[in-house]
Amino acid sequence: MSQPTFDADGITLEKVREYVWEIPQEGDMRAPARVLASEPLLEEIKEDKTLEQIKNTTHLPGITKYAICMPDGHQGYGFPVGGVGALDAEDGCISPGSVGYDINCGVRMMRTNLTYDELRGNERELVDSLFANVPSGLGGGGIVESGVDTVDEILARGVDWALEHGHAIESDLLHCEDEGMREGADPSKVSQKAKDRGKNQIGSLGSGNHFLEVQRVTDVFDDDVGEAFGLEEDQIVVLIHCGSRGLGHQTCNDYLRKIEKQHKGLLDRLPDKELAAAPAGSQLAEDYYGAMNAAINFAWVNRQLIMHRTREVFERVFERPWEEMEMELLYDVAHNIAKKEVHEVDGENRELYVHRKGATRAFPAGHPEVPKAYRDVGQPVIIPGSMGAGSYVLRGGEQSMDLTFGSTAHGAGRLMSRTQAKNEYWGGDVRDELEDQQGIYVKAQSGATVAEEAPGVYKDVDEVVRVSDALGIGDKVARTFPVCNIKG
DNA sequence: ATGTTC
Repeated sequence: MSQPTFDADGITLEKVREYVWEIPQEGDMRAPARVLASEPLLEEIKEDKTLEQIKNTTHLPGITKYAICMPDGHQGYGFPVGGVGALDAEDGCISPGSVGYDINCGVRMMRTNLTYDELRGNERELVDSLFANVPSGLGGGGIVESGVDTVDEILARGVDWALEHGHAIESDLLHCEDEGMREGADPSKVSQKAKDRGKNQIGSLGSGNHFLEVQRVTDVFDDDVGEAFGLEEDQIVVLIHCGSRGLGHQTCNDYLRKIEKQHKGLLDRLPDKELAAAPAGSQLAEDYYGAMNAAINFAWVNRQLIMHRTREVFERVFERPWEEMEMELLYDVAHNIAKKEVHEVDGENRELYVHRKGATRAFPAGHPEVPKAYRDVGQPVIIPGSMGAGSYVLRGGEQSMDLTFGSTAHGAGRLMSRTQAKNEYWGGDVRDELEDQQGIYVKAQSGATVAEEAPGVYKDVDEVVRVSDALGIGDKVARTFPVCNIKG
């Protein structure tokens, strides 16, 4: 008896087991592709170029085991958003196109000890004060504006720079991947132009889907892990979603241009030029890795400065020291990176460039890279939903190392393009509806951005998380619901 | 995502 299949306009997926679908290797594919999704999600995923794109990624040299599309997968630049590709770090490649333009776009969650009842009535003042004090939108400056010397230090030292300059406390570093400082960052590989773009954007949200949201915890599904994460029902938390701004964008652009010149042979063999890659071991691969790691540090500092500024805003609104409100970083996760990691493949340990594009590292309990505070339960995974839907906190699941190179989904995933969204929605109406019907206060620089980010343009985050939990790659810990949101 | 069109 043959396995059930799913036909998606020319691409046939074979069901491996519940929520695991495979596009078999054929032609020039170097490995199969896997899609981790329920059938309702697959019906949405097949509507754009996601499946074609995940198939294309299997042409990258050194692709190991299989390319993976997460349940929130959607069409991206070359590599699908919600994609994981592990490429051999010795004889494979690193792909700037696959990491994408927003290097270390990611989210962090900060706890407070405030309850929703204590916050009630202050929503308007809070959202206005956050909006006034956290730079957002295109242009608009940063919390720190300085010369490229400062940018160089940030690129090299990450959050350690923020600690020295009074924008962080020690425990912030301990609750960030790599303690907020990526090894192998090489500021000299980041162009002057990228640094110039970044120097006035240190501590700024940016635009698009980036936001700062005050939320309340509505559910804790796992009491033990919830306790380890310091989460309980009705508690107020803050979620910050942003990336490396113009600096990361320029860095991606710079290296795509270099690949066109220096590795055209490899580029021409790829089915999609947007997957542009540099061969492992080449000078350009090393240079990109140094530059990308530096941009990762920049994004961490960006989120750190915004978080620290948020503490100061809460101090003014609630008239007490932020320490008293126990405003501590839960964790910071990167959604767009490549990282050298050692994974067991067919009983052998191999060094791989794990590309996670719109995907989150989800290391399980016991993994040495999980911070000590969470080592017994697994790393926190933060999954933002849309403005109207709220978000999830998961923990890295036991199956993640076997199934997904220690990864899970990163969000709800878009259902329609930004252009389409602006045709369907009007920003002012979306904002009014969120406030009147759900009591969610939204303040944005641009109405167009609100339309582009209307709750209806996103997949059902509940379904995405249900699949992650069922597969055991990221387990449900808590759910949050928006109180107020600022964006670009 | 993005000095929103190299």
